[in-house]
Amino acid sequence: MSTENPTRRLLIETTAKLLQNQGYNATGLNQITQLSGAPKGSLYYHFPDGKEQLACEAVSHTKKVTLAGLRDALDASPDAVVAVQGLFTFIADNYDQDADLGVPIGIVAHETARSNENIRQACCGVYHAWIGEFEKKFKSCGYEAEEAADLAVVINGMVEGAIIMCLTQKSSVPLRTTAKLIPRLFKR
Amino acid sequence: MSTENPTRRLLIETTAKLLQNQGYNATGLNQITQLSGAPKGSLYYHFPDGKEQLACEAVSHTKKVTLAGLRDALDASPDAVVAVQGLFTFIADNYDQDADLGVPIGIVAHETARSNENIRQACCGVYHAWIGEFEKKFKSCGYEAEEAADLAVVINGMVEGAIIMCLTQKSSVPLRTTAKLIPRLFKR
DNA sequence: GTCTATAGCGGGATAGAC
DNA sequence: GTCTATCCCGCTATAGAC
Repeated sequence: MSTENPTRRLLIETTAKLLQNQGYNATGLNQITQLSGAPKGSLYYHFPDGKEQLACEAVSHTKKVTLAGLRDALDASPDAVVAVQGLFTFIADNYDQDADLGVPIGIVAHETARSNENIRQACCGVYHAWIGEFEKKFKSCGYEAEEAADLAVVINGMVEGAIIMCLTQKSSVPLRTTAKLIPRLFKR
Repeated sequence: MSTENPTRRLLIETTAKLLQNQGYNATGLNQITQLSGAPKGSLYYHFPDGKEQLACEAVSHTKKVTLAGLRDALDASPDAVVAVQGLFTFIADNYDQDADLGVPIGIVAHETARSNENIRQACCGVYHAWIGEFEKKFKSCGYEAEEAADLAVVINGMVEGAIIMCLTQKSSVPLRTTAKLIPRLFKR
């Protein structure tokens, strides 16, 4: 559990990065071992269920990392609108700095939603956590429970939707346009 | 061009369906010929550049089909808010009727944005067309040019974002929640 | 226009030595 | 824990008959 074997950890982190950039189907076990520099023979020792298990743990790892980042972004302002706008511009700035930066789980979620139940559930857990984080923030800003929950789902979708447009158009503009209209959603 | 060879057309339509359900990497040429029932030897005759060309034409085909559907949905009401809400519930109802219904291009767009320039451009054309359709509608409803353009991008993202959450959660709720909050975006 | 056969490669996974 | 060798499969693409 928390006793982390370094090789095991390395494999998970490398897989997480590859999944974010290429998705599940395009990522091979050979590529993972080569890029990681991990002992090639150790993969099936650490992950007896092979690629699927590795992917599930990589998605869970991504969840941990991104959740911390999301929390920080939302804590940056006491105002919900400002905080959410800050998140969008943060992602947009990251994209402009390095267009090859990974999309946390969008590709994998899309690919596996219908074809791999275990990975689907792992991705579902990530969205659940993100949405929960938004919801908590909005409640703490004084929004009613139901409204906070609805806003959380919609905002999370706007992030994912803006990102897929940015990738396809090779531009951070959709993220910035979305940020611009965010205040409207919060008007009562 | 418009002289449509039936075999060629069959291959494109079958590929379009498979790309919508499985994405690019998970779809094999064997699967396409088998499912289509098309003459197996004819694939490289009609598509000398192979899988990539076939995928590009399939995405373009999907663009034509979906654009007509989007136009109909938006024409269903003279009010922009009602029309957009109707679109979301239309997609949600479709999902509830047949959860295996394809996502027009989300999976392919995600997969290929960074790895295949030709397919990326084809997907880009689809988003461009959809956004243009939204924009036209909003302008005709009296919104200023810039506002209509911004709304169009954001709404398009909300569709894509809601869909990926629905797939991952196996539920049409995110689409319906998004529909519920749509009126807020259009308040001035 | 369509068919069959096959080349050539890379994938995931397993066995067994060390 | 790690390594190597290997199996088997499916993939894209091509060649050449019909």
